[in-house]
Amino acid sequence: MLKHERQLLIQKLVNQRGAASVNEIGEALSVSPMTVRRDLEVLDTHHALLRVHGGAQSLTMKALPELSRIQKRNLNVSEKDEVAQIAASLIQPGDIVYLGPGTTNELIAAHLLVGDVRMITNSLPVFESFQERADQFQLQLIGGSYRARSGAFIGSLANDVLSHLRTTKAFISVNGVKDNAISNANPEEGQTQRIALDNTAHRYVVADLSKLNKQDFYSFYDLSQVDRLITNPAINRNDVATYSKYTTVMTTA
Amino acid sequence: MLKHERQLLIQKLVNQRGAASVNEIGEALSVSPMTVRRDLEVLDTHHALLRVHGGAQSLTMKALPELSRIQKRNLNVSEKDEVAQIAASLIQPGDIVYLGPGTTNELIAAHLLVGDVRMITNSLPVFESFQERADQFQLQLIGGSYRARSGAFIGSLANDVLSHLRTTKAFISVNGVKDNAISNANPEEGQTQRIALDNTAHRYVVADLSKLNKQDFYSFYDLSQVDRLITNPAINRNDVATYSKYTTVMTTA
DNA sequence: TCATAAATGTTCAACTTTGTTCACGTGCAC
DNA sequence: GTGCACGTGAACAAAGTTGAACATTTATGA
Repeated sequence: MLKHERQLLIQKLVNQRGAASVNEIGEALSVSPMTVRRDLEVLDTHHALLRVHGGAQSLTMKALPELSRIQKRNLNVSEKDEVAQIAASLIQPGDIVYLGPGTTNELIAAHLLVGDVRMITNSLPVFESFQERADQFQLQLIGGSYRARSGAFIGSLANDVLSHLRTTKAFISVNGVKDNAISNANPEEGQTQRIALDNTAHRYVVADLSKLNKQDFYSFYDLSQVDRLITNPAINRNDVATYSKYTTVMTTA
Repeated sequence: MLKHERQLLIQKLVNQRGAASVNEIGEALSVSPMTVRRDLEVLDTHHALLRVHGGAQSLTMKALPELSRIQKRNLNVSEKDEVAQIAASLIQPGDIVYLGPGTTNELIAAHLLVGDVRMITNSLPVFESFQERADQFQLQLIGGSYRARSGAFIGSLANDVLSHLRTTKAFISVNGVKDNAISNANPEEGQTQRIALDNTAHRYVVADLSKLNKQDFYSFYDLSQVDRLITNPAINRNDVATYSKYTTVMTTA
């Protein structure tokens, strides 16, 4: 058997079984463990598999996402994380969901338990947060010009595409909620957000408590048009009460 | 038996079996191993098969396992780099450039010296290769459904957007160039490539030498419609000469 | 923490494959 | 016939591949 041929067989074997030990491979192909080790080293440098102590592991099988999610949940549950968890609980099978840019939306992927959901976003970090679970969701990124500060794609290209898409739910993360208006720092990004809100059935504004009663540079939507304002429990509930006249306020409390 | 006749038989044998050793071939054709070696050397320089220690291996795509993007990136790095350098030299200030997915296109950023260029791509790796130089270029990513294997955004969303954009130059990286057709592995990705080619003023096909005379699953464009085929210098120029009747072939030689 | 076993990398010798060189034979032109 | 070009196979030195021995590192459990 040719060396290269043998290496292909090893790669195939490891991919089939997810992982294999050096001795297993050696027996299967009737070569010494030393030869297997040398082959594994070559295959590893070619990124055909992952060399681990005792054998090798397939790179195509992503075996660990569940663990990392549980780990994440047990780790410091921040305020943003609480808000993301509420948002995730609103998503149901069959939904077509738009997620805007923002760190809170990046956390939704970790909390989303249901499948059969179509996710649409114009945020590269949000997109990446879903990527390792690409097999469980239909995932679409809205392209356009890139704004590095927020990781969002904006501009006419993004707006054009968004204006042709109808979603069932849109989650918009904002910098400020004040006087019946929601706002953020960048006009172009705000325009894109507005288009997303205009083309969805259910509008959810996501904002941790620190954003309430703040106003940022560009106001882009009317709070009364929003279905729900999702925020976390107030130590002082006055802020939340202020906004409940415009919309339903959801908190973890 | 004529020498040429025998070499064709060897090529056929290797393609049928995926791989064959020098001794196997020698026995099958009743010639000495030395003769087989000399034949294999000729066939290898003509890219009819791949010479490996102990024998030879078929180059037909079905015989090889599907390679991941990372594996591909490590393949023929210097050759791809040469090709990328030629491509970069064709880009001028004022151009609106489309770069398709492909490891060769990922290398263009590093070689691009001029500014005032608008870059449009549907490939996340290509996009990332330009990101650190975002201040020097206008950079736009075409979104859509994501194909993890190639890092490309495809599907109707991507096609819609692309069909509305007019570029001055498009660089398309392909898996195969054969019989006046260019091809790659994925039909959806091929469709997106075709749209990009349909909407540009200057069409450049980028392919290192290993792609010539290969055919992959999905043919998506006519080579005669292409302005230039960019490849690297052949040790044996026969392959390149074959394609120069359809298009201008550029090499580093 | 330490002891123990398992796995690893290094080195070397045996073996295989390779390329170089040369000799031989065939076919063809003169 | 002679000379020449060419393809072929054999001999041999060089290079590559393999498996075993052994020292080192890593994992695991007491």
